[in-house]
Amino acid sequence: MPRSRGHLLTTPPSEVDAALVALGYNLRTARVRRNLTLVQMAEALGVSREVLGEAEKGKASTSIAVYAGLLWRLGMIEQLGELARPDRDEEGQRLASFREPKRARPAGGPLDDDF
Amino acid sequence: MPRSRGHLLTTPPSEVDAALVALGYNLRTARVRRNLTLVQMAEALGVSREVLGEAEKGKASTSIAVYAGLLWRLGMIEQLGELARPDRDEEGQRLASFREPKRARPAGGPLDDDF
DNA sequence: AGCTTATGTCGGCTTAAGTCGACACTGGTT
DNA sequence: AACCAGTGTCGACTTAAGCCGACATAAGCT
Repeated sequence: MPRSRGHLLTTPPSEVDAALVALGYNLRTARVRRNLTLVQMAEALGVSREVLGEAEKGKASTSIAVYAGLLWRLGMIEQLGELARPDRDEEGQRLASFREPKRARPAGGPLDDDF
Repeated sequence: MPRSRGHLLTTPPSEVDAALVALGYNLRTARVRRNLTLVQMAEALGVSREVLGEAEKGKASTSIAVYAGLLWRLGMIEQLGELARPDRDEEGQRLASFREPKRARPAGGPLDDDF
């Protein structure tokens, strides 16, 4: 992976970390409620039970496939595709009312981003 | 990573793949609307611009940190922690009305899961 | 309490994720 | 239509993600 510089993957912003921990907790809760063991999950998804345990702890460097697989087995995979939906992105819609390109514009005015 | 067996990470279920592609598209749309380039994103997050491009295409084996980082920079990180929330998990709540353990139960009746 | 099973952890191993530099392509601007 | 900048892709390299087997601990059932 990275050549050893530690940023996003090693020490994510606290908000990111918090969100991942929350997600992991939610996944674990949903799994336990359904009375599924990590081993059963691992078999169903074709991954080792260790990575599932790590995902439920919110490990940031775990591939999204693992998280998505859990959501899938739990019958919640649609929720993933709802994330960041353009039609719910108010900030984005405001900006899109001006221009809606396929790329970020090369140069131009000082109108760059939020905050 | 895996010893070469191809399941979740290499060829995820189509629903998982679809959800990831949708997510990637949403992320790209939000980024472009904000007029941010991949390079700017990469600098802000401390990752290479390649992985960001791959994430926007919905690559399953990319770490969730990358996806989460994008959400974070776009001001949508909270949405991640909302995924699979127990209080919105109707199926889970139904089951939890019977028992709410910390682990899946060892043995017991043939009552295992949904469908 | 005792038994059973789920989950945590450790170490070694293999493979691929992520980085970096360079070049090609493509879309937006003037 | 020419130019410039954003994005796609390739190849080589470094590092760690995920696997596996085994053992330790903790939680649930009787």
